Parts: sequence; C-alpha cells; structure tokens
Amino acid sequence: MLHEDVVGRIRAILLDGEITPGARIPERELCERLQISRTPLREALKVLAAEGLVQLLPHRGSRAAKLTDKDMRDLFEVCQGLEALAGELACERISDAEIGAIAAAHDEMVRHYREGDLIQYYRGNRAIHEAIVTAAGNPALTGLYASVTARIRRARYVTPMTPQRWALAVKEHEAILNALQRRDGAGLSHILRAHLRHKREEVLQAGFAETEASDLTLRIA
Amino acid sequence: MLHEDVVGRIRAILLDGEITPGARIPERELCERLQISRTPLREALKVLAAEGLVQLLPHRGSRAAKLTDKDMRDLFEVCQGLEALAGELACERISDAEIGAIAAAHDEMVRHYREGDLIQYYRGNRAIHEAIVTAAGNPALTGLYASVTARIRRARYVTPMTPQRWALAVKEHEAILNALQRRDGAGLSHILRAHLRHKREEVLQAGFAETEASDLTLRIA
DNA sequence: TTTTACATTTTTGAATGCAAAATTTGCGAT
DNA sequence: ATCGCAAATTTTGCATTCAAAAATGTAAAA
Repeated sequence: MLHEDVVGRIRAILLDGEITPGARIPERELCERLQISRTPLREALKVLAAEGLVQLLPHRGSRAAKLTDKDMRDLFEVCQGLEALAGELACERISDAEIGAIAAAHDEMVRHYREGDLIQYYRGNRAIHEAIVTAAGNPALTGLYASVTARIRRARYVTPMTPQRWALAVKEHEAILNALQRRDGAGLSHILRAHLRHKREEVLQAGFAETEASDLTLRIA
Repeated sequence: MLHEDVVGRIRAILLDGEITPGARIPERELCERLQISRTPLREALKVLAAEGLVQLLPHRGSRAAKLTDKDMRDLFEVCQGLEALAGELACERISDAEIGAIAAAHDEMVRHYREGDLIQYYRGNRAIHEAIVTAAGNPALTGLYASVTARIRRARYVTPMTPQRWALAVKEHEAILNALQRRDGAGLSHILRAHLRHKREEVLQAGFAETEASDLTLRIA
C-alpha cells in the first residue's frame, strides 16, 4: 500500500519541476513530507533511476537527472521512432470508434488553436499523440513511450510558440488525422516524423530555460 | 559497491534462465547466495520490475516475469521499430572504421554459417545488431534497445532453424551490410524491419518451450 | 472421507539501527 | 585575511528488527 504510490508521488514531484534538474534530492526531507521511512523512499529512487528520471551517485545521494542538449536530442529521436512505429501499428488496428474519438479530440484542439488558448491546445495535442500510441495496442510500446516522454517533459524547457510554427503544427495535425482515417500507416509514420522533427527544432533552438512560462511560452512535450 | 552489482547479478540469473519465467524468486535463498541482506536485494528487484524482467505481486513476493505470446509479439514489434530507427541514424553518423568493424563481424558470421556453427553464428548476429544500434550514437536508444532485447532473450524460447530460414537470414544480412556501406538509411530501415519480422515469425510459430537447446535449435535474440 | 474453521508458521513490507563515506565546520599556520 | 588540515556532523548504504499479511497445517464437524 506504500511503495506503489511512492514512485508515482516522487515522479509527480519531479515532473512538476518542484525539484529542478540537477538539484539534490533530500532524502530526510522527502521522508517527512511523504510520511514514510527511508527504505521505501530509497526503493522508489532506485526505480526512478532505472527510468532515467533520477541520477544516483555512489555515496553522494541522488539528484534529479540533468539532461544535456545531446540527451534531449537523443530522447526526441527515440520519441520520433516510437511514435512513427505507433502510427504504423495504429493504422493496422485502430477501430472506427477510436478514430472518431481522436477526430473529436482533434477538432477540440483546433478550437483551442482558434481561440488562442495555448495551454489547452498543448493538452489536447498531447492527448492525441497518446491516443495514437495507445491505439497501437502494444503495452510494451506504450510503456516505453511514457518513459521517454516523461523524461522529455521533466526537462522543463520553454520554447516560444510563434504564430507560424503554431499554424504549421495544426496543419501537420490535419494531415495526421487524415492519414489515420485513411489508415495509411506509411504516410502517418512519415508525417509523425516530420511533426516531431519540427517540434524538436523548436526546442533545441530555444534551449533550456529555468524561467517560468509566460504568455507566449510554455513547456511542451 | 554492493547495489550496483546486485541488479546485474540477478539480471544474469534471470537471463540465464536459472529462474524460469513465472517461477517465484526466493528472497531468503538469493540473499544467502549473494551474501547480502534483504534490503539491497529488494531494491534490485524493484529496479528489475521497472525494467519488466520481474513481476511484483503485493504481499505475495516477486516472480520472474512470465511473457505471453502477445507480450512477445509486442516486444518484437518495438524491437523492430528501435532497430529501424537505429539503422537510419547509424547511416547518418557511422564512421568508416565502424562500418569496417561491422563488415569484419559480418564476414566472420558468414564463416560460422558456412561451417554450420549455429551458436557462433547467433553470437555474431547479435553483435552486428548491437553494433548498428551503438553506431546510431544515441545512448537513450541503446538503453531502451538493451532493455527490450533482454526481455525477449529472457523468454528462453527455442526455435528450429531450418536451412532455408538460415539462408534467408544470411542473405538479409548481406543486404543489411550493403545498405550500411552505401549509408542508405531508408533502405537499411526497411531491410531491418523485414529481417526482424522474419525472425518474429519463426519465434511465434515455434512458440515457447522449456526444453534445452538441441543440435538444430537454439534460443535466439 | 471431505470440508471448513482456526492456529501456527512463513514471508513480505516497512522502520530502525549501525558503520562507512562525504560534507561541513572550526582551528591554526602562513 | 586566506589557505590548509583535521575534527565533527551529516548523509549514505546496508543489516537487523518488527509488524502485518499470506500460506500452511491441523483438527473438528458434517
């Protein structure tokens, strides 16, 4: 009843950016806060280290994993590959109902775009990508995807979203939905790669930042 | 000095099949054998559970993860996707020296094929695939690939290797090397997918087995 | 003879304790 | 005043201990 939650709670703390990348993770403090002893906490930290969210230094405690630019590029590449694979598989297996749900989510996302609501747009965007991965019907793939996106998201970088980029992203999403509806696996795979590549370029251009999100910037994933 | 090894040693025990899939993992026994207390052992088991090699049942201990046919199919699909991605990236980044090393490994593998040495053939085969993934120069990808192949390998299934299949595999490997030498990413990606698909078909046709490897059968990965 | 209820044993999950390593602090010398 | 070194404190890693849950075994009743 204890250990299962602990991993999730610490993961949430890391993803929320409450402990910033590279910062030390104070065992005693977390123990008090979560009202647990060090044993389950340390077990959880080992698990998170295996996931790549935490870095364990022998006799020097654990830190929130600090990702370099190279690490981010690598993760984006893998994310791209996984999404491309998911897209192909999804086209073979997705049901009409699932396509309908994604189409609905897409329309809602486009509405948020028209309203200029970037936060809701990103939320919808993420939901669509996750739905495609889920539609692949491959739990192993879903798990790896979740792990990779978690690491990317944790990086807490910010990127300016220009009107041009935003318009391009929406356009690409139209193509994604279209390919999905035609169940064109190869096509979808191709579009997803381009889509992710564009996103990656934004991110790497922007670099990392510790600043909070302002009007036109937002951490994405 | 303790915990780092423990995960590796237990992983080795699982990969060697010393604890068969589905079997319970006796904590006390392993503690005595590894000469450690339960704390680091349990930490290691949690890590391996996160990797998918171990299954944790609340208040019922841990078991070596039992993979269903579906699980295997899923893992093969992911493996395919990762290798395809690795192939593309490798073609962009691989050095002439690395290509040379892979070509040498390939020639050696073909020699083992000609000699009918299946065990050495598989060893070489695996080395080549790993070299391609490494050549992608993406540690995140390498890590995920290692995790997926470990889970597949651990399944300890056997598959009969017919002369036809073997010949096809070698032929495909010729194509793989060729695409790599031409740095034809798209082509390599395509070939690797087909290659893995064939391998998967063998495996799923054969199903799982607990029997030991005989002359013409061998567990592969 | 079979089944069910209960007590015992075993095993798991978490807390605490202890030794070693690292960081911090304080003191003295230059 | 600053640098260096050593002692003290903190923190980490592992072992041990303790409580709770599950498995097992036994006995009694149908």
